[in-house]
Amino acid sequence: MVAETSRRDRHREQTVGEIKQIARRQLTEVGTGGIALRAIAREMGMTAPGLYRYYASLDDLITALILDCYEEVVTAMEQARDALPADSLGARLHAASRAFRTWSVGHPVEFGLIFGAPLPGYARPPEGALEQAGARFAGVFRDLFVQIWARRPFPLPDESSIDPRLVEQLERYSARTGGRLPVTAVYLFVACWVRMYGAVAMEVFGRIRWALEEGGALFETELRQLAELLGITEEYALPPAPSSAAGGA
Amino acid sequence: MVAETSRRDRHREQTVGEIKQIARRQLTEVGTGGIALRAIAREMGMTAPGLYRYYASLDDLITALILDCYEEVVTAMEQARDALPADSLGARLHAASRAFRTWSVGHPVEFGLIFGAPLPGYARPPEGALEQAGARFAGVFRDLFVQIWARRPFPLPDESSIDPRLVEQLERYSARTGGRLPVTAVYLFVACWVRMYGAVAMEVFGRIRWALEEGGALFETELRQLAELLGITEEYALPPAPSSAAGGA
DNA sequence: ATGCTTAGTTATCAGCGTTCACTTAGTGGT
DNA sequence: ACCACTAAGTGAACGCTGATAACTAAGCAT
Repeated sequence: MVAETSRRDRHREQTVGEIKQIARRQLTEVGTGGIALRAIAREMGMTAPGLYRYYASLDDLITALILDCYEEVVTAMEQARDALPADSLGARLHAASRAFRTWSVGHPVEFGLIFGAPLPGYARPPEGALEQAGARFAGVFRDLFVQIWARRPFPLPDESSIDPRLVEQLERYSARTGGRLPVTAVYLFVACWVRMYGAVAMEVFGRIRWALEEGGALFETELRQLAELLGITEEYALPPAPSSAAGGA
Repeated sequence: MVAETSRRDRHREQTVGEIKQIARRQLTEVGTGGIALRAIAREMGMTAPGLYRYYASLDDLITALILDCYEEVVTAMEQARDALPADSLGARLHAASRAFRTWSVGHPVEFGLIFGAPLPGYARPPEGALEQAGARFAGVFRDLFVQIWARRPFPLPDESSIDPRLVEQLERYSARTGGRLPVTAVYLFVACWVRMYGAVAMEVFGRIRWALEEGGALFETELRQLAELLGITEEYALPPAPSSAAGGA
């Protein structure tokens, strides 16, 4: 066993990459329903049953694509975060948030895959791989949130203003994830995420066009409000480049 | 021309109703991708091409379903609103909001149809019928918002806290719809809707389950916060029935 | 060189939206 | 009452989809 990767293994990895690459391209071109085994195989110069050597079913391939998308958006957020000094926590949170929106707007179909309505015939795998990827995504925001709180606690809402049932659920969630924050801070975290999700999802799904031509300005305004809640407005600054010029491959 | 509806016309209307009814049932059972002309025809004891006498294409039928869903949710909201005294504006807004969430949670697939990611192969009709239905939906919230403002103006955010580009867009939107509110109030309206949309969409799409078991308590807490913004907290009251027992056919 | 594993093929099945040619049933005019 | 017209519905066909079974060819280790 000199090399773990034989000639055949390397060829296999390359084929898997080609499948996912073509699948991603067709996904963005045709939309969520455009992931078709036969179309992928055709473009690869293969026949459809051959793909079953690499994925047990279409759902398995979709799961792989979703995991890749998680990886992409998380990487984009982490890179944006790490491009700033480690002690500029507020700026880091802003950068990660903007990276989240930029990726989402640039990849609307993939965003729907991760954060939208469940796919028509798709059945989530029971292994928990998707949950793990989701937790990693949430972790980027949560870690920054916790660090900002640890550095300089911000004012928290009164617990009496939170529905008692929600307090219970939040306490369970908090206990599940280590629980170093007061429950009202956990509430604030969830509430902030809901607001950011709402702004981005509405824009990406095109559900805000009845009022606005574009979503970037709304997002920035929302981000500024969230910054106020967390006491990091002094680290708020307009994004380095106009939102439409960002993004990439 | 004694009767506008001949025997054949009545039969046709009945058939259209049966088509939509079966389509709705299959939609809720199988999901968004479950709208299949052949399956509908089979259940009706017909063949698929026969359905083309009633809808020019599958997309046309989907459009009809979406319009029906708009009608349903708007009716639910209006009924909840009108069940309360006309001068209890805050209570009316709360009732309409809760009706919106109740319908959405009870009809997750239909919610995705209206407010989620665009359907895979579906092409929106260019006539503007969907836009009109959407405008009617937004009108329920907007009218209540305007009335509440007219009765007792609530504190508005400073215009300097809003992105100038957003102010421009909001002013255009405001002018388009009559424009009797200051632009900062229009912003508040949009921001409130984004927050409510976020909370409901996350719950309906199951994207909050990593933290919470259920979404009703979060929604109530969010609703209470929005009530504070609009100065109608004294009209806030817990919903008449537990949120899980509501809903219906 | 032999034997096992993997990659990929063809053939086939059931289901999908859509079109075309055709039959049947209902409607209005004379 | 009859005739012409229209709408409703059928059956066959085309090309697309995911999936399975049986089979061939290539890679690899012993």
